[in-house]
Amino acid sequence: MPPGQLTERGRHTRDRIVDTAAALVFAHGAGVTSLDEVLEATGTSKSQLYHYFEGKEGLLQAVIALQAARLHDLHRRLLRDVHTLSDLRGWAAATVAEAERHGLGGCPLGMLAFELAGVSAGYQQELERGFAGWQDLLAGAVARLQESDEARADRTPAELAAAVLTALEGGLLLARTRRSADCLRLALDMAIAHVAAR
Amino acid sequence: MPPGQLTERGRHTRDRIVDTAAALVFAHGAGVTSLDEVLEATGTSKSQLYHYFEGKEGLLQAVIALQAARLHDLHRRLLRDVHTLSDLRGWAAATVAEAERHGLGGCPLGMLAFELAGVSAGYQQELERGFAGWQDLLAGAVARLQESDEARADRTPAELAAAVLTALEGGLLLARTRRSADCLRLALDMAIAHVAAR
DNA sequence: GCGATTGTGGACCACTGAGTCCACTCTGAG
DNA sequence: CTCAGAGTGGACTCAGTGGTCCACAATCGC
Repeated sequence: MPPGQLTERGRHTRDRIVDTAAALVFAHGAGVTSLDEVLEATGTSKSQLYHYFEGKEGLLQAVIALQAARLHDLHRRLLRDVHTLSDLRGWAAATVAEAERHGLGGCPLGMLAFELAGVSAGYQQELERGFAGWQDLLAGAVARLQESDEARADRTPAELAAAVLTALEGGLLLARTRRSADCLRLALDMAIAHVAAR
Repeated sequence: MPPGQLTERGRHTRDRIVDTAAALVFAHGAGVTSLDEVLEATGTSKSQLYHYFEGKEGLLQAVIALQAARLHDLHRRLLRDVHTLSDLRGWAAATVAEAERHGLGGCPLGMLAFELAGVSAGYQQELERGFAGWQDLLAGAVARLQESDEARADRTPAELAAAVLTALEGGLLLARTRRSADCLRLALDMAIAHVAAR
């Protein structure tokens, strides 16, 4: 089932299924997205889905992994050159812009977490990994800020990164509910001020 | 359908249904909680459910309203006597304790928001009202802190309250995913420091 | 007491859900 | 060319879904 011994063609089909499933789940939620919907949207059949995944749970795990990987890639790129507080503000602005580009639909990983964390151990593990990887990226940037004395030194990078992550997730939730990015901006401003050296 | 022209008995039954539905939805999610589950758990029948609510959507709206009301009552009580930053820290500790008491299951309103915001206008409206009421309570406390110069004055109470709310929601999400209240504590510490006068 | 209203039980329906199964096609290594 | 295995199509099962309906029980105002 893992995409190891798959043909080029097979991998392509598998990717298409996960990709479409991710979009549908993001739009409507994991619980109410049916396999039939995914199949219709991809133009594939049941047998293919069960060929590549272990049922709906397997597919949703793959969706979690995909969204986590996407966020990881995006923020690795956005955070790579963050060395100053001003850079960090740039990251925040880019993050807000990204959220707006997605119609303030919320955090793809956060939504899955709210819905699937605690449902099964497999989900839990995949979600934890996703958030941990994201937090590590943030912690890396914070550590660089600490080196140049732009970030406070009385907290570990991990702690500061966790605080930023919570602000981001909460901001995205409120932004989604209110259909306004203001909350998100407020939250990120708070987080950055919290990271800054006093 | 609204609980106006209901008998004592009828109101009791209606309350029991909403109450149980809220618990099930909190535990498993709104999408995957079936009406039959609710009926079995309450020992009622289909006709009763459709007598008191307009289908599943009506029931879920009532669930949102109930959870919002509960949070409102709880935090009205917790915030009533908050006049100093130290009081606010007490509120934060009580909030963390409450989350732990509920097994770090996340925010009852936040989960509903992640799952239902954007699904229908009815949900959206009910959720917005819920968060707005909650934020107002926080804003009230912040305003009192501002009067005694314990909170910064360069932000409106509403803005500061929104920031606290995002930290709380984000913290609860991460706490649920990681099954640890540490993130929540970090987030609330950040939020309170953000509110504090410098 | 009595009749209208409210509350209740549960059978029933059409439909959709996840998951199974088998026959078929494609493809690539030998 | 061939044939094993990967990839595909789609019919099928059957448990559950939201929702409808109607007969019956409890209750309240008069």
